[in-house]
Amino acid sequence: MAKPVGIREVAEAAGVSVTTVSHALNGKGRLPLETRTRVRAVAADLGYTPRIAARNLGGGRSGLIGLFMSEAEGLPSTLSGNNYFTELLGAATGAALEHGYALVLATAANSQSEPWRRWALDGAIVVDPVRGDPVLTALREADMPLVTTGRPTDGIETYWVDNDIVAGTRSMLDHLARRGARRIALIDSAPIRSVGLDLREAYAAFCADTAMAPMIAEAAWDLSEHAGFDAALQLLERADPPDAIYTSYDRLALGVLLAADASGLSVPRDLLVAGCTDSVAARMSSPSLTVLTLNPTDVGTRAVELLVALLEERPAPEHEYVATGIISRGSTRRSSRRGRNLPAVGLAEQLGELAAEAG
Amino acid sequence: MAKPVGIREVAEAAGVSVTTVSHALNGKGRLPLETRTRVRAVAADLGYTPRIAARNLGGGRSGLIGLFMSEAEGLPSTLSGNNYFTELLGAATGAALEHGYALVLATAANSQSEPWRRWALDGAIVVDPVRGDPVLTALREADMPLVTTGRPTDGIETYWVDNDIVAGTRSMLDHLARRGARRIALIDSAPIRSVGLDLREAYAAFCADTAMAPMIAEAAWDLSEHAGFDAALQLLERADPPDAIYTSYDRLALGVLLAADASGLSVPRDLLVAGCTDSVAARMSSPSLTVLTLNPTDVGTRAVELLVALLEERPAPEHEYVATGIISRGSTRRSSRRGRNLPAVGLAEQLGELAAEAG
DNA sequence: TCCACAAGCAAAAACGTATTGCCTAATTCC
DNA sequence: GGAATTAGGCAATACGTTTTTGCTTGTGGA
Repeated sequence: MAKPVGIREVAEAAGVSVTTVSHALNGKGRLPLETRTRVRAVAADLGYTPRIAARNLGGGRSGLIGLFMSEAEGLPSTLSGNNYFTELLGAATGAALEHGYALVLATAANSQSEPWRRWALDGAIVVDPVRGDPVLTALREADMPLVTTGRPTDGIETYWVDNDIVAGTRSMLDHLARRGARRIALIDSAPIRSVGLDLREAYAAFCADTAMAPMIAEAAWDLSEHAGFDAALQLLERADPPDAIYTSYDRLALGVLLAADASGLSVPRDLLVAGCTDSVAARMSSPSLTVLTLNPTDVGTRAVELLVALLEERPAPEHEYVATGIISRGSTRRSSRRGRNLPAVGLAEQLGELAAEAG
Repeated sequence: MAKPVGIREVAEAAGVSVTTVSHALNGKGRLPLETRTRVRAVAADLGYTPRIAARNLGGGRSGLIGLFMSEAEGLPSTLSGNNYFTELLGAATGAALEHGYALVLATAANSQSEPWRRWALDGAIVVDPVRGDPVLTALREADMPLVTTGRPTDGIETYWVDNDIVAGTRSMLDHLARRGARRIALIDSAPIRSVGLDLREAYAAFCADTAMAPMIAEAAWDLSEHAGFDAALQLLERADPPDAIYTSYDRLALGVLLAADASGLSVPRDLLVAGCTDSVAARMSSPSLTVLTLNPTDVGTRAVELLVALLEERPAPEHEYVATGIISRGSTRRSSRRGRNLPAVGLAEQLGELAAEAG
């Protein structure tokens, strides 16, 4: 067990003082370039890594970014079965490490213990904050540098990275209309995040523009297939049922597919279905599901980079939008001649998409 | 901006020295119970939270646990579309916070920077280490308390939490045999993790026991539906095609479903299909997919608790097994009378399962 | 020639906690 | 009743880095 190499060892090896080493490595002080490079070389040679804990003690940076999953009371874990969040998390982790930071995971459930206190986080990312999220206000009060994905809905001003949900929703509704839909219904849960509010806003605007009567069914908060199923049945049993359903989450849309099946309706012949957020399940359902992807990878990366820029006091945009995109699949395909849903069609498409991904 | 309350403030408020406060809060030293409780009350009253960085400086614990996703060269992120890992991660996060630790995410990609150095991690969890994983050996050399999920395959001795893959696989193969399968093929990628080795071992044993000729197709490492599709076609084009296929990952099995479709085979009438690890996609495919669930939630929780026990020097089992379970769904359902795959059957089942989950 | 100033570096303080050793008073043991 | 022990608590110190202060040497201008 060799003694871990600290700044002292570097100083000794380079024949200078610890001060000089610190200055050389951090670009502070007034040192001739020669000394700077020499010290750096020695440090690298010895495999020196500053201990963040020590640096942090003196008021410096901890190199830790908290990633908070905002959760509402009684909701299941954001993470569970949530492809959007998973992708976002993976991208954020990579981006953080790339900039010399590490991601610390935290949930609202344990926010009472105030992790930012214990671990002296440099900054925090709150993913899709729900209305009245105590974590968000607590972080704000603690003056924690803060970036949210999705906008806070409480009038709290933060830096954020968001999708242009209004535009994206509009494009999806247009997509459905182009495919022949005349009565498009919306399924979502009670809006407690900015994404939900934007969705309703866009839907209302679309209805106004096209003189279409709004049809909204509210899904249970757990956002499961079950919730989508129930909400869809509610819509399909109306006297004037919709001919297309758009949902705010892909798992809801998968439930809609089941409900259509149960109601003896064929998708896409009798009913067009589309969801928001992409996932393996959306690709593999039958028929495969047309979705509005929110590009969670980009959202996660941009959020981290925005926060890091903030921390390092580089100029950064207060707000940033990430593009959405429509992935058109079987559930909104124009009906085939034979009027039935050909599995083979879905198959070819699925494999085509997979190949495109691989390539 | 009030001055953050430190141990000094608590000491002053309680009318004792900082030493006494430290001892009272950490259960060290010799103090009468009365003093202990009083100091604790004062600390709680002031909202005191020890700063981990400072504690860590004196050789104490950082309260940070590294969670490393072991990845092989050229493989896509473990996280992407991987329900197993996602569930594990969520559970691990919660368990860690419950014990006063926080999870730090790290990937193999950036392991060169040796995060455990920078952030002084107390311990690490490596998820399903691949053979020759440099992270694992580096952590081992740094004497980092270590728990892996799945066993290391390099002869490295660590604490681990694992599924009994051998027994689980056997039960699944039995399940398929009971459903009438006589020629069960296996699809997996080249075994670079303990789970793969166990799977092959169990398969080989099953073949020996039942005098069944082994049929193994190797899938591409990306473990996508595409990989499963290719491997399945390879099997189905044989002169003696299998009547059941078991895959080492659910997304591979989803690819098998597509391949069966493309080959004009009906699942489960002509071919039984089962996968390993559960997911939303497995539940929502058509037919829904029978899987061997590895209960990732338990694996994650147990791994954290084992590591925490290690760190706190409580007695802990070196190795621990988490139960697997067969979730029987449409893809291994005994063919219905009418000999075709009724969507309604899959539907009822899916919703039943969802209801059971909700209840 | 002397002073002001810059450059280069060393010494020391500060950060907040845990730990070690020591001191006093109280108790127990002969 | 004296000595030994124990309980209770405090002061001092260590941890590794950054930052502040200050010292020395050299250099230019007055």
